[in-house]
Amino acid sequence: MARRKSVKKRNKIIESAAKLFAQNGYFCTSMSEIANRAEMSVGSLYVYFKSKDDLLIEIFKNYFDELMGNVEKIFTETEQHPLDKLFDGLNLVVNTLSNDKDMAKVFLVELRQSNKALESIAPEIRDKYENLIKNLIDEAKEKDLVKKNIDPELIGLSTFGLIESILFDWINKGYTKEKLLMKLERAANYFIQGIRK
Amino acid sequence: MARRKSVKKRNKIIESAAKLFAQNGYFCTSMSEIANRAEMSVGSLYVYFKSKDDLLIEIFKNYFDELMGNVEKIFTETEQHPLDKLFDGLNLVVNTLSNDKDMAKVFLVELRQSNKALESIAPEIRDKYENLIKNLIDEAKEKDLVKKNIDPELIGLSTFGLIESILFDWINKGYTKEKLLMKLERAANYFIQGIRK
Amino acid sequence: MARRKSVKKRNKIIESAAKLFAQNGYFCTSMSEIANRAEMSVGSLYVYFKSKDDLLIEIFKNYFDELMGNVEKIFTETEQHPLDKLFDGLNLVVNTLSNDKDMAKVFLVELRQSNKALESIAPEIRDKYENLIKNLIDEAKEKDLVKKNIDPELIGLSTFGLIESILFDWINKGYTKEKLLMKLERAANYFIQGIRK
Amino acid sequence: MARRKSVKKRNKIIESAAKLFAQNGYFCTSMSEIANRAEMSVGSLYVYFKSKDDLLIEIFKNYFDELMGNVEKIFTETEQHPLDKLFDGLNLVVNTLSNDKDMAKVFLVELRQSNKALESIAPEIRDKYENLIKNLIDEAKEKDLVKKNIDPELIGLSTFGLIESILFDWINKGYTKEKLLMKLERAANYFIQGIRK
DNA sequence: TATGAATGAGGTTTCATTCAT
DNA sequence: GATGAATGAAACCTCATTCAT
Repeated sequence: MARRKSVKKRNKIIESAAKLFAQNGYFCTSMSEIANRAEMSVGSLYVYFKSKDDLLIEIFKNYFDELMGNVEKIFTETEQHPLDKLFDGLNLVVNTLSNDKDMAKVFLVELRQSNKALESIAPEIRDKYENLIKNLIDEAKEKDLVKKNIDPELIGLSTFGLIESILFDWINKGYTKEKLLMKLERAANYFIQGIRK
Repeated sequence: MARRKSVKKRNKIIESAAKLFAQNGYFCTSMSEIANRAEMSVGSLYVYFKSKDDLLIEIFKNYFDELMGNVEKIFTETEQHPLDKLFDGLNLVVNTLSNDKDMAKVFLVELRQSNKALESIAPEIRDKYENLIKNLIDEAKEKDLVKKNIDPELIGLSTFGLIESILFDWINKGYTKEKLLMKLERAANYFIQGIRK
Repeated sequence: MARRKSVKKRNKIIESAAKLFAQNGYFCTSMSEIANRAEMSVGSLYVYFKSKDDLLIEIFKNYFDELMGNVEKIFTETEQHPLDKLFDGLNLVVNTLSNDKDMAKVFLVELRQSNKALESIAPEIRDKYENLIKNLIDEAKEKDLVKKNIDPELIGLSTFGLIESILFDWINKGYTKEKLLMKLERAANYFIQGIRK
Repeated sequence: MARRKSVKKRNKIIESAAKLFAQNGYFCTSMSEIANRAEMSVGSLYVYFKSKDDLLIEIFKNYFDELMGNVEKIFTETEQHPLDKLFDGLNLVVNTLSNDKDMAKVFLVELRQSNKALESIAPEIRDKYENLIKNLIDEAKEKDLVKKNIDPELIGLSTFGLIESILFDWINKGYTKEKLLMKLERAANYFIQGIRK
């Protein structure tokens, strides 16, 4: 029961911090502002997270692990053309982030601000994502479903870039979720057609 | 005539700041560190730039305007298939940035740190670049050289994402310029094939 | 309950700042000098006051409200000839300030230094004081105790000037409290005789 | 001829500085702002004045000496009842300052800001003025035109306070010159009636 | 005489983190 | 666990003054 309360508080901190990081940036958000918004004392933040950097990193891990788990499910547990899986995966990521603009902005922008985070987490995230895709493409190559000279690592890279670019545009221009998803669909189609056999 | 603001000194500041911003990030670089590296006093920085924010912004303007000018030349002054122009343009950008890793990192990462910069400059840069591409694609559509349902704006977005992604990977992993250019070539090819008629 | 903001500490800051403002002037006193004299860290000053300006303003409010409260008591709670009340009020003000030369100097000189303070507080102080006197004179007029053509607002102004001038002279020349009070008595008498019926 | 130009420049500096000191205060006005307004370089300021402090002091001397010279003329060169001379003197001072609100504000407020100025000049000004009045009152006493127990020094003080107070009020509230002079006339009358035999 | 770039000392303020309560 | 006052290091920036031109 005490545990429960504790998780709730931790989540409230994460939520508050994500909101503020997204709004004002990592360096322009102070611990006391976070405490304020989370309706607790500065001291309490340090009960749950050992530093501001740590707080940022934990925000990601929490969110990202769940997201990637779901993508993995699509990639491994469904029976489809691999390029359709790829399409569905892209959709899932963008769809999920489109429900939480704050988190999206943190992912795209703020993660790059903390040196520690940038160095320790960002590559990890990219690697994990790119690996998932690489495996998918390797599978497609084995089944002879894509052009021969395709470089799987590069596909990972490119799709990552695609997602980032489209989300960043959405964050800046602020159109509807529907338009965002439509843009993604089209862009993904061009790209996938470029590699499909 | 008294001493005039020297271009040399101004450039030394820009160079020093870019190096440090790239190395340690915008917020983790202090004006006094910049002054140190530029071998002048802190006060002198403020003779040439009116704030730290301004310094970051000026770094961009300087570099970016020249780069974009060259891309524009390719797009408007050469006679080629528009998609080949697009290819050459991508190559020019990556090629140029690959010669100055510091500047590349500043472009990709640090620009997003300063709120002022992010809000005032980043969109401007994106817009300018995306517009160049949009015009190119429009031209290609008129000449019936690309698939019919192509969305020019989206192509702009996607190529921007492509460049960012590949450069970011390079910055993180640190391979040779040659490998970087090779990766770009391949990725660009997939993409362009996806839209070419 | 954690440590609460201590009134003692706040007062120590006020005392130290008043001393230094009086000695060296508002602009020539640094926050770190104040912290030094108050035997605490610079950061602590900002726990109690949100800026240097604010510190100056708070010094006044504290001191002035009490002083004016006492003057008001004389004016409203005693039964005397209104001009005698006026005389007693002048005496109280000068008497009180004569016990704290630092505060007197801050009142007369430093208040005018901070733009914020000058614009927001100084007029408020003057208005409050001049109003008290205005009411007193109005009362005296009703009772037909002063000359007919007396302008109450002007009396307020003039007595304020009288007090300022005499205190300023004392601060500059540094004679004894007794002499100061004697001067005030005489000057006040000339003035009051000028308006008494 | 060269001399002429030089005086003109010096005056332009004084004028500019007075304006800015009055507008923003002594400490909040920078030498480069003064140079700006005077349409010359910072270096030039230092050709004519040896420091910022010195500039403030010189502003006064210039203005004040002329003003006091005129008051002295009234006091010594005209044949009137001494209290009428006093009245005329007060009028002259206020009248003159009312034509140059900037200078008035500098006199009343900014003079107190520079330590050097406050310590060296302010007392000198007060002394000079108070002495003029003292002599006048002494003369009046000899001729048995004022009450017996009048303290000449105190009259000096009081009239100085009167002027300051009324000018300060005018500066803050900003009414017309006519109203200002009317207020002075009345206030001076009360006061003079208090001491006239 | 006139200039204005250069300086460096010093100012105010912020803030992540600690720790006594 | 929870609090928030206390800290001190460091940040950005200003500015009177100097001096080479």
